Amino acid sequence: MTLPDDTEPRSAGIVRVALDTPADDCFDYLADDEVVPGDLVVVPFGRRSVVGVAVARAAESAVPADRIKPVSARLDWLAPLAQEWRDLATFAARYYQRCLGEVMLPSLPPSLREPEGWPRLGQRARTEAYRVVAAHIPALLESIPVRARSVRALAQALADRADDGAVPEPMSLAEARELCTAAPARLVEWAAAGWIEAISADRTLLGTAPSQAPSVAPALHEEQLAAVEAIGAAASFAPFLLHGVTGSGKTEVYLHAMAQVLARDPHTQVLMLVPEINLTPQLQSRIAARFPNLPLAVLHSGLADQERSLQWLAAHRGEARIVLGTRMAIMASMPNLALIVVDEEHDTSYKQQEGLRYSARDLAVWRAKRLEIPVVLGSATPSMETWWRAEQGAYRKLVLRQRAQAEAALPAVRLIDLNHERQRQRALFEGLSVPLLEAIDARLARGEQSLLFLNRRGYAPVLACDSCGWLSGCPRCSAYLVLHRPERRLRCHHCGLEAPVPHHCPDCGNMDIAPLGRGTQRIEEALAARFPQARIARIDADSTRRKGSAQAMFDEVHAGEVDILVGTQMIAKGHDFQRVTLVGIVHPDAAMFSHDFRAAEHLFASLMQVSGRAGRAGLPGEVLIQTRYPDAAALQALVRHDYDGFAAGQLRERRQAGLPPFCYQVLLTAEHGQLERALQFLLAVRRLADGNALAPEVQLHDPVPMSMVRIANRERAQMLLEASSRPVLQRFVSEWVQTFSDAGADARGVRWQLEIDPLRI
DNA sequence: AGCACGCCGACT
DNA sequence: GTCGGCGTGCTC
Repeated sequence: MTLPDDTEPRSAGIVRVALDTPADDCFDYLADDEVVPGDLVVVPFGRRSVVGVAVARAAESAVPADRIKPVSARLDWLAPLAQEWRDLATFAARYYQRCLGEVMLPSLPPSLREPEGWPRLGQRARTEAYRVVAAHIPALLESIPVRARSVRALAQALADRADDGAVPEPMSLAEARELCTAAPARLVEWAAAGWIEAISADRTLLGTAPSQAPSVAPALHEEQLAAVEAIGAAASFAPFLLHGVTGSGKTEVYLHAMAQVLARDPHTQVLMLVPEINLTPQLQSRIAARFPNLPLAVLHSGLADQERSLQWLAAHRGEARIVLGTRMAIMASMPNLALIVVDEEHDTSYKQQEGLRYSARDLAVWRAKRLEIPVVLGSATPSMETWWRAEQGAYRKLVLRQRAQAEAALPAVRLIDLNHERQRQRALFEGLSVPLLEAIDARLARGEQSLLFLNRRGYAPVLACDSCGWLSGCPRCSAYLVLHRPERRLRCHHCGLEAPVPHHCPDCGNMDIAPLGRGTQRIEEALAARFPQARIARIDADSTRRKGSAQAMFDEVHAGEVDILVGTQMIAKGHDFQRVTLVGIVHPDAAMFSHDFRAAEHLFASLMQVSGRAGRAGLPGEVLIQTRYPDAAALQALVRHDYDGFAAGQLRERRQAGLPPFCYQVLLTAEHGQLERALQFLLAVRRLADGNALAPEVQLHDPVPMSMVRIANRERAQMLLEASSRPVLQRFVSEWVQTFSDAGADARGVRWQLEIDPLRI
């Protein structure tokens, strides 16, 4: 860190700095020529001292000279963030209607975005470097004629440095690499002097032949080969949709495509995005096993601050050749990025639902275009947006029709018509039908596993009074308090309110209050009663609250210590359960009543995904779906394993109704203690649009209360904007937001938020 | 967004 | 007489 001394800066000039504030894109400061675009700087801001990103140099400023303050410090041990990275952030800021710094700073690791974090991180980074280098020196020197004594001395010297934290002149790994190759004997000297600065050792160089055999890549089938070849042949921007059912070997295609790109030269980096944190450990070990010589960095919000910072640094310095992460990783700084993979591209967790509401998948495509590199979007059930682009030829479609293991056939999907069950006077047992119970019985008899999917946690979604009709409503939300029986609590899943379970009706005193409906806890209890000999596990957000417990539970299932697994969405993703031959879908019908036009798409995707858990390893799989709506398009398509037909139907409906992907949407939401005030605000800002030249091309719908109107005593309303052209909508919105954020509608006490390309309406 | 300043109620 | 409520305004 350089601190300006009392003398004049060498060559004072203006530097524009992006700060994490909605006030403005950039703030001007004085700085000498050392500060270049992409540098991280500490600047005085009001009474505070904050970290910012230098984005441009300028000769003069529109701000009066006496108000311009000098930059306090520059992070001198970090290479500036590349133009490409700044372009990505700039695009995201424009597109999502935010200030530049609001995009840039939150995407940096925590210890870099606060001035206090800098010294500690710098220290940690170096310490880490010495440890890693020390650990790798013996292997490195195996191939170089150096006396054993020196090797030991070198490792010792480095280990000592790691502890005393001395900070020598830095040397990049590339420089060190060159010097080592040129004069191996001098390596000892340099390394011992602490000149090799590496956060994670570049094992391609430092580690020679790894002692363990690299895991062997399985042979690819024809379709996989064709896909890998197509991706490998792409020399510029090339968006691919890799469409393949679960088990068709999409991951193998990713790994082979990555291998090709990584083999191109010793610097190329690849970025792989996955939807959820609990997918990363499995995939991480698979990647690490496949590329034992290539440093891998992992980025997700579950990492501790320092760890995350070190991983980020490894990516930023080009040392990590592979970066695996969740949506946040799309903003990772990667100087040699050459391929982006977005696994399960349809997954809604790529869309950030708070703060900057970006879509990591959409940014991935933009970034690939900017860098002129290929991007692979993979899914068994692509989003309608992606599918439509592939249909139009904007994305190249790569299809995997067959399952990777030839003997693993697609599971047989059957609907259990609950109307029919009722006609036959076969009662449900706690929401479980006779055919489903019999199917579980058969699995137990054969020593196979069953998996029951119910996307509703808790014991029952509401508690009801038999005599007066009282329901356990949340006092702060327009939602019911959910009964959590093992915990003996009522909980609101929206605001977090907790209450004890009442023994009698709070309205009429009646003792007969009963849980209505069923969640995973109740299904678990019912299964325990019906199958007393079975080992039952439940995996949902409640049962896995403690850190690491989810992994432990999944391990139990993998180890065959569980006969029946009940769970929510959590069990649908990523896990290859080898002995699961039955998937039961307890209650998909809630989605049938949704007003969201994407409900069918999401239902199909999630049922397809959970169905894919059945019969992965040679054993034939079966999927049973209980429903009162057996004619629903999503269910019928599922029975036929017919994504293409389902998608065609959806697109037809969307086109007729003028919905995405045939139009573009922006949602403005407003909240206030009183609904009326929120609605008034929306009406007022709608009137402000009248003067806008682009307004005729944009449809501004009526403000309406949101379907979940009240959360934590805040009432919410929304207004939908639609246009057939994305640039038109974009331009309109940015002008319009200007008019109502500074001219100001009556916004007192109203909190508003813009969502571009909203997922749920 | 922070973090100030600023002007009105219940406390030692 | 002060601590503190959050309304309004600024940050290069």
